[in-house]
Amino acid sequence: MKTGSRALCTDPYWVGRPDCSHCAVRKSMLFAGLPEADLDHLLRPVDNFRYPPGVTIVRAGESPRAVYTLRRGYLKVQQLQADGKRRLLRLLRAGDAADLESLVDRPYPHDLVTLTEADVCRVPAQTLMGLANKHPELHIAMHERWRRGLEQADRTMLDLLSGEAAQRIARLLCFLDDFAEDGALPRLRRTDMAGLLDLTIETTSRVCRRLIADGLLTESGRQLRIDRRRMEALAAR
Amino acid sequence: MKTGSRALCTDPYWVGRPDCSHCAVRKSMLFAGLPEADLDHLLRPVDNFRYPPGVTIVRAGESPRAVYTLRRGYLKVQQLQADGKRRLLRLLRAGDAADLESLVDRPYPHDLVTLTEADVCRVPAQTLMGLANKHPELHIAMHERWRRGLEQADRTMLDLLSGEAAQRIARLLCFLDDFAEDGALPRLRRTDMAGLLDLTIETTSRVCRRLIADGLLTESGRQLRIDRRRMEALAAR
DNA sequence: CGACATGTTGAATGTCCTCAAGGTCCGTGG
DNA sequence: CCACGGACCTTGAGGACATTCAACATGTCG
Repeated sequence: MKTGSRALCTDPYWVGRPDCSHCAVRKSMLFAGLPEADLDHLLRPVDNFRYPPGVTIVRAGESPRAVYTLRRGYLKVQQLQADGKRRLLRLLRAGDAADLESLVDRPYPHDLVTLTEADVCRVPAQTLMGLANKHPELHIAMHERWRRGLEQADRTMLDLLSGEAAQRIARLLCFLDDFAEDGALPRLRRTDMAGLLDLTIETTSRVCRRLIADGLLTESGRQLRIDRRRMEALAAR
Repeated sequence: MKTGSRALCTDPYWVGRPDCSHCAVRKSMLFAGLPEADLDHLLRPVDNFRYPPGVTIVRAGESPRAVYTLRRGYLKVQQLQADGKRRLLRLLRAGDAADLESLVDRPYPHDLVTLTEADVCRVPAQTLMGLANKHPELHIAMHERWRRGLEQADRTMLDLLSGEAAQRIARLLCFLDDFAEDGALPRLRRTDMAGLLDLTIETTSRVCRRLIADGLLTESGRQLRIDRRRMEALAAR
């Protein structure tokens, strides 16, 4: 095993060097479309980690000089506000990338925290840029990741940060329902809902309780279920 | 003069093909750092426009398949909400780029409207990508434009869309003060302030009036001036 | 000067926040 | 097995704040 970029192998979450050419979700990942021949050799500096829920992967201000891509699970992108409140800026799911700021030599501006168990690959920015200059389609893939981030930021501003509390929560629940293509929508805590919607925990709790009472929402164990039709009607108002 | 991409020359705002190698603000533009030899030949399909305030350059959903770069003035990125309200997502200033979505073949998701008089270049996505594949530094420049957009979206969520009305307005005014490096900070209308901060026009008016009464803000003609120190103190709370 | 967009002001209403007190769930250790 | 602690959630009462609706003022441009 190499040292250098492998210094992290004391990291308890470190899994090893991923086998990118057999990655189960490669089609949705950054390296989709690249010829396999290049992958094995050039992606040697890539590391793979598996984290339990609630682990901070990167802290705001750190410069890991690497892009993280998410193979499985959900991540929270969060930041402390000046007044000390923890705000959630967006959620990442399988196929998304984080810390694209490394590509332009900027420290990561947010905290990156696992929401569920998560399987993450760490690609040094230098590796990525080197590979991209040989394979321009990789640049396109990176532009697409930027676009997704911005799209979600814009949707958050328009849908989740305006309107009344009940509407915001309804929109968030519909969003989570879409967001989890495979049906396993992440069960957010009240704190995280509140942090994403800029509401207090108390208001969030009150509204959720009312949704449950009215049969729009079911919380069983760590599963969420919604009455999609009625929830959308509430979200739309 | 060519036809094809020059079909727009009936556009009253069309100025002509820009002379990129002598662009006064080239250092801050996308093509900073490219060898001049390439520019003249390859940037032939680029068009230059000059718009008065209040002109819609691109409508949400259109696919101009081009990236717009702003040489002078300010642009509003706005969108109609489901409830019919006009919301402002961000402001662009000289050096920024819009419609980067064209790079990944997506229609532009927002309206793009001039706030002040503006000088805009229109670069077909194909031209840009072709050039970028020869000159990887151009990809970096595009990554940087994406980053700026996302950074501003994040700051908007944290600073402009939370807290009390007076704080939001104070933060916006400080932001505008930074934003306009050359001192010519764009004089937003009440409607635009309200649309950016998700407040009503009435609330915005009331708060601004109070700021003026307290001497934190001066509105003279189309100039704004703020008492930076006291405004920051208000913004921080 | 007149017309129309933009900005201002007031009073009443509703929503969300604050503060405070309890409740539930779950893992740990006696 | 049960008691305990801690994290998370729930509920209530009171008050602060932005919104709504309506009327009026100001400014700007022909």
